[in-house]
Amino acid sequence: MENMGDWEQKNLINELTQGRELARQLQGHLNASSSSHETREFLVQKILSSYEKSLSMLRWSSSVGEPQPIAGAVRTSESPPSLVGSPRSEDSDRDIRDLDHTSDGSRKRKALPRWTQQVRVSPGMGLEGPLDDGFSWRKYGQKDILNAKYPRGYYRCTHRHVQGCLATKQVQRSDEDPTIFEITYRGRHTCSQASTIMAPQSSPEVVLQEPNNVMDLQQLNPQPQQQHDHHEPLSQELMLLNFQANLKVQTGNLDTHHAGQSFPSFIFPSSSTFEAADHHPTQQQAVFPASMIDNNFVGSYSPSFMSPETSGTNYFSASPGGMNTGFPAGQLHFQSSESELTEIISAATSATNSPTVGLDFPFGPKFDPNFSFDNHGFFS
DNA sequence: AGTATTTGACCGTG
DNA sequence: CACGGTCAAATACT
Repeated sequence: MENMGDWEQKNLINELTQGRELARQLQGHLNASSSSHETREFLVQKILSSYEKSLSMLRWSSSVGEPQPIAGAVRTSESPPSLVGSPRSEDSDRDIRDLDHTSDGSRKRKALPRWTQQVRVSPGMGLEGPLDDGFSWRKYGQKDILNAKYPRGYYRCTHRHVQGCLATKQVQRSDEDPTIFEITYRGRHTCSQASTIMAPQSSPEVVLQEPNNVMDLQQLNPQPQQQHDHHEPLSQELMLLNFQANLKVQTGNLDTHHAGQSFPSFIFPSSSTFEAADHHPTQQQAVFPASMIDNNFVGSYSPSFMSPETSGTNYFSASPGGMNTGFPAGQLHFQSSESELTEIISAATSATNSPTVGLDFPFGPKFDPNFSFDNHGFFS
């Protein structure tokens, strides 16, 4: 627990620091008459996510024992606006069955930690709650559930086969309140979902971030209106904001730790020990810049949001500390019919994966061959 | 080409 | 043997 604890703590500090930074930004926007309502809303959203994340981390750290499944489902209610906590009749709680009965004597499916989170999409302004957990998910199935009105989507980490990451999640749209999605996570990520890493803070490099964010946004906003940035001042603004926010925090983090380093050091585990899944989930000892680690990476408290039926997910924005927050607020405003809502969500959710972040790292040459950043999706 | 998503078959549990 | 979870072939996107 030493290492882990360390990270946890760093990440936590990181997250909180970011939250503070965001709050400051918001403060600034409050005075500036130029900022739009959406922008502020966006910041609030990020701040909330930051809190959420911090809380999640705390929850985890206390249960990271590992061997013990503990797995009580942690249901996190999202969204400031009341409700959402509505306990569902059926399966609501009873997720504490993670033990594997080894009727055959052999241990197999280890009891994976499992927890759920409810994310709500608010009709009023936009998406609420963590929208993206920064992980790349791949949909592998969908099923109609007995009493559920909407089908349940099954997702697994995109890097399952490359890195043996066993994390999966299910997304179930709430029956009565279609704006709520219940996301159940299982297993922690062991993959190095890098991505968000980022960028060196050296002035020149920084620029790299921009394109990325822009890309993300565009992909996430393949919706109606904004098609082309041209006439969407709002989205533009948000993009910049998003960008800015990320950058700021980022540098902030980095600075905090190493004042003027040119680039954080990366050390990846040379072997992806999956197979070892049976044992302790993760063990990765990659050393990432705090900003990255905190994305979870190893810690997977990862709140997130997924699209309900159809649609997959993946993508991750480039945000240092609060990646889940790094959500393009572009299509934040929608408030129409459900069908439409769904569509939007899908769009947002299915944001790409491959083209994700395209960053060029300075350390091209020296990299552990085994490391599998590899696959697509990493660098665009 | 290389991927991601869709979907019905398949399979293990309760 | 129904339900819920996965697989995998077919299909859709890039």
